[in-house]
Amino acid sequence: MSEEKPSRSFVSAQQVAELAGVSRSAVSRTFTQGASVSDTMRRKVQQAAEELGYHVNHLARSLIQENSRIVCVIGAEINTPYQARMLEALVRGMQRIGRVAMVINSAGDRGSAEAALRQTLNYRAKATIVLSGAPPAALVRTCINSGQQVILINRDDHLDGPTNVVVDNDHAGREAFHMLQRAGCRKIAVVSSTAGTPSLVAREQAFEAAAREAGLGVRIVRPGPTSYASGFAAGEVLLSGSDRPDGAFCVTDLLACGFMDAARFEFGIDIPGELCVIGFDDIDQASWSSYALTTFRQPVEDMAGHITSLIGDPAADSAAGQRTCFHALPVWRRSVRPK
Amino acid sequence: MSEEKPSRSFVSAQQVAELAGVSRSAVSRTFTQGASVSDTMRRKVQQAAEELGYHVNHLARSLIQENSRIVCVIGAEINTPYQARMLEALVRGMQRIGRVAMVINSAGDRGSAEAALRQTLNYRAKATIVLSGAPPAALVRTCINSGQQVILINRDDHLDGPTNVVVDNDHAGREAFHMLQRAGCRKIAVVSSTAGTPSLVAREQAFEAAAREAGLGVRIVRPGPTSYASGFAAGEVLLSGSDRPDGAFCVTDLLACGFMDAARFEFGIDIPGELCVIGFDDIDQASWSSYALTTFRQPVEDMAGHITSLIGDPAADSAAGQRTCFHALPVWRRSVRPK
DNA sequence: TTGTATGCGTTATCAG
DNA sequence: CTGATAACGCATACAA
Repeated sequence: MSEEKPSRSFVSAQQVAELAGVSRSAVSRTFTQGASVSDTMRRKVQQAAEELGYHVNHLARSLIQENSRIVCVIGAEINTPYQARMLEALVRGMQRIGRVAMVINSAGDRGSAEAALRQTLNYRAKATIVLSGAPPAALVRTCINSGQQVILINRDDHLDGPTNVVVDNDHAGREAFHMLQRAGCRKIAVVSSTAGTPSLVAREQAFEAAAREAGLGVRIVRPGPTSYASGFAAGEVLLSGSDRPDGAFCVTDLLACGFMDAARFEFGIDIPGELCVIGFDDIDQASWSSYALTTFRQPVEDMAGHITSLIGDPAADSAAGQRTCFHALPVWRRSVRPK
Repeated sequence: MSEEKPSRSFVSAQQVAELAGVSRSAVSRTFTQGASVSDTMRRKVQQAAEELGYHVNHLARSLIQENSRIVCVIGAEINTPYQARMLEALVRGMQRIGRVAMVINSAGDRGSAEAALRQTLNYRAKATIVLSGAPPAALVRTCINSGQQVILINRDDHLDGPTNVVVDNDHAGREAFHMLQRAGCRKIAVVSSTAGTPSLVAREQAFEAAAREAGLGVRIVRPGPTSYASGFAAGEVLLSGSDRPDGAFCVTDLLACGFMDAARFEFGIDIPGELCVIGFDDIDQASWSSYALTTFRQPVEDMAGHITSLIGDPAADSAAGQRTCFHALPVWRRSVRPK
């Protein structure tokens, strides 16, 4: 163990150079990818650096290189199972390509998303990934004009400029209806939320359209935000009357879990005997035995991987404004009667 | 909407100054807290800045101010309910005091935690919060010597130097035993994991000690990492024999959920009729009706708030090496028979 | 291969 | 209150 002097401050390349008895540039070159230094020089520098506890200042480095290797991830409710999983995958991906993720919460008010986007500019982020929230179009444009790559996940507002990564909500929504129909459900409900997120709305509407085409009406409830509690509340509303639905599409697994619990524990309803339930996302809890929820899997790893390669690839400017759609595959479990 | 020229690069204070017809310093002062500028000047500058889409470069600012307003949060398995909740609370807290959180994954191997800590130094982070993982003591010291504030959550390895924020695992572990004992359980098991995290071990040992004092033996299983699947596996191991336990303490709610599901769906065991279960953390799922898990609540908001104030307070140097212990209160639900 | 000099975008200091 | 100038820590073009 080398004895580090408790300088109570960060060590600079200058100090390393002095200790090693070389020039500042030599130190710089030692830590710069692809610079030419002799082995003896490198060893001397590295030893001095180790001794002082020197670490390259990425902030100063970014100042020169104009792109900061920082990637901002903007999201509300990071603690939600789906978002947490996506965030985790993104953080890992960024790290894999030598970038680092800066997480910004945009929860709540409208101004919050704006402030988040400003932070992204303040830190000269190389890219901004929007997990949720509604960023003002004008500010998104500023980000792009500043040379940033802006990537929107499941926020298909049809803004041009940012790159969009979405899931095929339309297809899945329609498929969900047919799955319930084939299971013999006749009185069908949709459990949604007041969030009004584009992808949630798309699922709702696709499901409803398919039902209409089949000559069936659909009852839609939106008791609150996208949460377990809202799903539970939806169950209390939908299942208390005499004219109960026998099939439900919940636009999110979280809603589905709440809905199922209300059905079982408030009304003693058997799933899937008396009621079939379909969710969306395939969060961890969907596979837990208590739920065994039939749902649609968002290929989170694939999506994060795609985004990572988009950011890692230097020639990815061609992807600007591009839209990539991933397929959400149905995962059959036990909350829907077998056909 | 002002027409921004698509410069494809970030705007500098210099450009704003030229457009506004003032000096660079004037621009700087306009955006610096507590600098004195005339109203007319400020207005002129702000208008020019708006027009060009200027945003202060925090990287350059940090260069001169020596503390970067960046706080690194290091953790493995951010997508886990407990960690996700803590992360979310921390991110919100940092934002509240004008800091920004940089998330670094330290999953897996030993070198990973080291690399994470290096990142923290590279970005001249003002503070580092370790959510999980075992950072090498030498590197922690380098961080502290560099003027960083290092905060460890629930990693009570008794390292001196870093600030520790922990939960009273000993007390809770003992309490858990007495709760099971009072519920009339005689054959008691502990479900733990192979993670070997100090806080998990502390819970185990405290529980076991209390049992020993009461003259009872305890069966401990550690089927794998701290996850739902491990809890499920623990259930399969413990409940298959003829000599089943009638009470179990799971050192984590995630383990408890898996354990309960195995008990109910693999063996048809009634909880709490035939088997009482206690968890730890009070994650969201613990309150879901399917589980209604009696557990110990980690005061996540309070802990995050404490950490936030520690980082926000400029005179918090006195807290270096300090240890703050939070109390984990029991939350009674329905997985344990009422006394 | 090595050292010297310059500039990146800010803020702080000092004159005016 | 305002403008000029010197840092901050680093990478690089250029000269040796």
